[in-house]
Amino acid sequence: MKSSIKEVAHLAGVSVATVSYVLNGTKKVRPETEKRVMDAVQKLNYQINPLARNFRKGESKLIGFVVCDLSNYFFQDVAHGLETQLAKHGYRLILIDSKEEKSIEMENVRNLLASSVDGLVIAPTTEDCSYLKFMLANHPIPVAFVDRKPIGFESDMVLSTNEDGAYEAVKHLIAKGHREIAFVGSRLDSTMAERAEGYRKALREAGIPVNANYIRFGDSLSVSQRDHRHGAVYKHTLDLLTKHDITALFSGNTLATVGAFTCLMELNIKIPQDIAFITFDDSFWFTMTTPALTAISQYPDQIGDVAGKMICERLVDFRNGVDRPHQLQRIATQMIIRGSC
Amino acid sequence: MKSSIKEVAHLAGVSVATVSYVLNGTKKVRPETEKRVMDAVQKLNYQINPLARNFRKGESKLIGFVVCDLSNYFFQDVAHGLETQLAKHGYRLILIDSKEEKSIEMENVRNLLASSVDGLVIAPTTEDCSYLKFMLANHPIPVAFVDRKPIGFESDMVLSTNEDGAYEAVKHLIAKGHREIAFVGSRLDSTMAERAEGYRKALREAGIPVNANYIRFGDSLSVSQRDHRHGAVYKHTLDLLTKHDITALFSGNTLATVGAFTCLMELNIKIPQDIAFITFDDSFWFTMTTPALTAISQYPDQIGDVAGKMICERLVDFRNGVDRPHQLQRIATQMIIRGSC
DNA sequence: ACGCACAGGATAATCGTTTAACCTAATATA
DNA sequence: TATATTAGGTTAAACGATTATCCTGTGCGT
Repeated sequence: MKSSIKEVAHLAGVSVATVSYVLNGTKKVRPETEKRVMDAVQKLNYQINPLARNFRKGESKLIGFVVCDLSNYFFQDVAHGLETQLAKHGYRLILIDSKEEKSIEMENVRNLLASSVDGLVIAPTTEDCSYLKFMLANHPIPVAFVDRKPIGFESDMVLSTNEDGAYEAVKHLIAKGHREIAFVGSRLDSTMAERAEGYRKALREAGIPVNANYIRFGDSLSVSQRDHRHGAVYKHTLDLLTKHDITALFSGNTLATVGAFTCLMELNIKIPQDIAFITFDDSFWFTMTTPALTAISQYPDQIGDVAGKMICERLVDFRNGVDRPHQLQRIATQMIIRGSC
Repeated sequence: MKSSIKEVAHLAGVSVATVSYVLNGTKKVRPETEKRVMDAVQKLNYQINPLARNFRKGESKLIGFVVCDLSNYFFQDVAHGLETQLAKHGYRLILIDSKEEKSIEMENVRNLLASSVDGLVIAPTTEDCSYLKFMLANHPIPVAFVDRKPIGFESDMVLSTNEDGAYEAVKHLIAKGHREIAFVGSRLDSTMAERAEGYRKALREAGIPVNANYIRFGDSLSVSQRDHRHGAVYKHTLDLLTKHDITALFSGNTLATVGAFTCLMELNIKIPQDIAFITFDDSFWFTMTTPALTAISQYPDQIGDVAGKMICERLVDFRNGVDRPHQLQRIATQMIIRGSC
């Protein structure tokens, strides 16, 4: 049924080495011999045993993607872009969900290493990634981080232009005449800090004083979008709307938008008449709300794509023994103006 | 650095076989010997080489998931459920996107087989899956289909209760007094046919004549949700709304809902006052539209979960040489009543 | 005629595990 | 006491490819 290289060699009347050379094009072979080999391959319907080859070559052609929260569509799109890019280089993707738990993330990395993946892409649950130093100590492989900047482990990274994107959003609000602009984010991490910085920068440039009370973050509980409707951001939004005189609201990510928008709907507040609204991170569904939401669109597909490229480049560098400094790539965001401001 | 079983054996003063037996618990070993081995493992920080093991055992512990359209959140959720289930059994998931192209799907399966996956889960682009007969001929592995029923290849399947769900939806509309109910679906395949049948059954039971002109399907072009806003379903909806006296609209899936809802919004039609609306397949974002959409919720996570279980069960059956008949499992849908009807 | 280079191919070691088969001493069975 | 069984190991043959090394014959230059 499943034939080995030996049988091909026998049928072709050559040695297994020759068959291997023909199949891999790794040594010169007389055309006639090559034909005999290929005919034998045809006749036996032979296909190489990748298990054996991987074993021999010490590689698996597998890249692991450890996702902090796979139920978040953002990361599903990153995975999509990553998969596409890796496929071009003959690698395949293994997806694992960390469910926003550091312990699961560590377990996932451990498991992936135990499956001898050739590389790792990580969307970390929290910033502290020092554990990787130990895990990768005796078997270093390329690692790329996406979306969140790690601490305690040097590596390649792919992030959105968080500060610039937020800056653009707030500048847009200011241009529309708003001065009382609040910022809500789901959790204060490096990414959200960058976006908050963009928010502040825009205000400063416009000569508007930064009101610390207008900057709110939710808790760092592990929660899915579904649970977020009446979470911490909802309460912050409620407070901002009822106890402060804000005229515009900038939401730091989709999670926060879920809470904030739910609050706006429940209070029956008119957007953009009563409150202007803009959100960081886009979703297809933002076109289906009333009004459609203006958003700073990220390009998760592209983030995955670039991360894949980085890994593949590192892989060839590893093979050639060269060592480049780590790099950080930013993927540009884009403001999509819709009805909400 | 990376030590092999041989060095462990040497350090422990036993044979490699003994080390293997200890590590796998596959033969009785004196406690004292076991301790010596485990100590050596500790000291050398030994970890088994999975490439070698897989090669030797002829398995990869990998399951491939070939997804007709990975940009569709439904399948991303299926993948999520699948990954979780497989992890419990020590298997890992390889995800590949077919981008709704049969040729890519076939290429994907071929690639996956070339990576020697131990099993396959397929969400087929089209119903004809006879190609699998040939591809799996000389190396049969378990296969499970999700969401769509294949033709030309017998295997396990996991589907939603399409007919029952649609029946429940339409019955609900009828109970609200509607009689002029239209049905739009994105494409006529086995799944959509089942939903249409549920629609007809509900009408028949209520003694309402089935108007063939009220049943519409879009084209079978490969399109993403994003492109669907002004596609065939949009046009059908426009036609139904402007040239017919329907009072309720039942959408067969999310793709159709995108087109139908876009049309309703653009015509500024009030839901549910002017038109009652209900959709098959739920999305978190349906809570964020105005009004929130009543939906027949599917449980993609659970579909993935069950598919994973099926594959794992088949896998042990394969090992034991037993052959069970193929089975079809239905995952119950649930009606979530919101504001749209 | 002699030596050399090289093309084209064969031989065999190797990767790290698993596991069937075999061995030995001790214990149980009759 | 003789024999069977068992516990606890060891040995060595696989698994299927890759690849360094070696071998042989041919063509070429001088």
